[in-house]
Amino acid sequence: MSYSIGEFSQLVGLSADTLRYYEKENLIYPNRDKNNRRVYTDEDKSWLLFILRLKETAMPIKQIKTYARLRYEGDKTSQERMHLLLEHRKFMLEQRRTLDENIDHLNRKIANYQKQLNERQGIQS
Amino acid sequence: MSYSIGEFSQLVGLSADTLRYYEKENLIYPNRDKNNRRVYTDEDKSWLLFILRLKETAMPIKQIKTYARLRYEGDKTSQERMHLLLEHRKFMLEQRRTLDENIDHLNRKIANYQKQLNERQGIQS
DNA sequence: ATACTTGTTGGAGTTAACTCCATGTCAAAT
DNA sequence: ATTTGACATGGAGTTAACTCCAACAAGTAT
Repeated sequence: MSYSIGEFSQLVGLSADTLRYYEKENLIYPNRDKNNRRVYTDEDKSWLLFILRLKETAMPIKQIKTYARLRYEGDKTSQERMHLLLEHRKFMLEQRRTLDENIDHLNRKIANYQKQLNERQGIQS
Repeated sequence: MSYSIGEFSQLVGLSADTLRYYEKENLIYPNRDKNNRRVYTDEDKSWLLFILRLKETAMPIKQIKTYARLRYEGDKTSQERMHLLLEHRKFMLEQRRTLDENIDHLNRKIANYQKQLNERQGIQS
């Protein structure tokens, strides 16, 4: 399957402008037809979805760019890419640790609020 | 204990400019001394550390501002604040779900790379 | 043939969250 | 008495990640 920028935009949930922006930033460059229009493939799709995963875990575009460059350079860079992924996994695990800690803290904070509200309730009744 | 902006800056790991910026955004307003200089207290400290937790979990300053406003309005708003915290907990749990999913996906991706590299190794030897 | 739709580019504008800077004030050190 | 140092304010500048727009191109619908 192949998609125009409009279709692709729908498919992945990004605006056409954003797609063109990503292209300018060298994250993804689709082929063009005889009319110079962008033609996205299913491969572009899975690649973009991966990019979105990276974004979802707060990887800045600059860093994604590095990965993209390696990818477009082909097979010979797979070791490097793997290294990058391992690094990113570390980062994500760290992120999860922080998140868990914050959830914990929030839970305690909420429990406190609850206690206080109950006490006040007690006084009023 | 009370701190000048410089000391406080060290204490919480934000630049003085950032602290003044947060003040402009109404996240935190310390008292002033007779000389109009900011005087931060330990209460300001724990409040700011809480702000940083919220930031760490990607709460935008605008939303933190809402919470700050309620806080500075005093006890009568604690119900509202609690509601806000509950909402934020939902958001954080959602964040964790996404993160776990992405870690999973990344693990599979890494496993794939590993397999491919092994296969190539196999061919070469 | 003309209008409409969807695309193209280059470049300007926007928002969030800082960050930097010029100019000025005051207390402390020399 | 002057220099130094930390701080004050107002406002400009920066970076990331879009978002919008004007002007043009080409295929499609009426």
